[in-house]
Amino acid sequence: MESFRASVLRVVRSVPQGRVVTYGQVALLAGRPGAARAVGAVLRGLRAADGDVPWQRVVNASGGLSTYKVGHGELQAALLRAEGTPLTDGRVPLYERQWWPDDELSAGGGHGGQPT
DNA sequence: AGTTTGACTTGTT
DNA sequence: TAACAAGCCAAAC
Repeated sequence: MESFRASVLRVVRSVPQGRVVTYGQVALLAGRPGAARAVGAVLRGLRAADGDVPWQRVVNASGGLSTYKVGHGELQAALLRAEGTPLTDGRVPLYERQWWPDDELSAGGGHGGQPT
């Protein structure tokens, strides 16, 4: 069984550019529902050895950037904007930017289709 | 090996 | 609508 850390990194790496996911969502996809906080711990401990992990695509349930707490908020915001994910009032509109497996391409679809 | 901390979430006041 | 508190899981000390 792969470590939770590895699972989280894998999930985050699967998020396509221009889309975002929430911590709780990553935890869920990693097989540990409710471990949203732990996901943050993993991303916080990211190292160069972990390779290219698009951690900037991970936002909180409100679409806001929790990275401001560690002083990386501005960096994440810049990275997102550079990837085509504009921030509205300091946060990302999840209803049209949140990504889910199988939803690989509907970026501007605008109908929202989260699995219940 | 146990305790503490925290890039979260959700519900109540 | 905004602020406060409790719950939960993993990693770091």
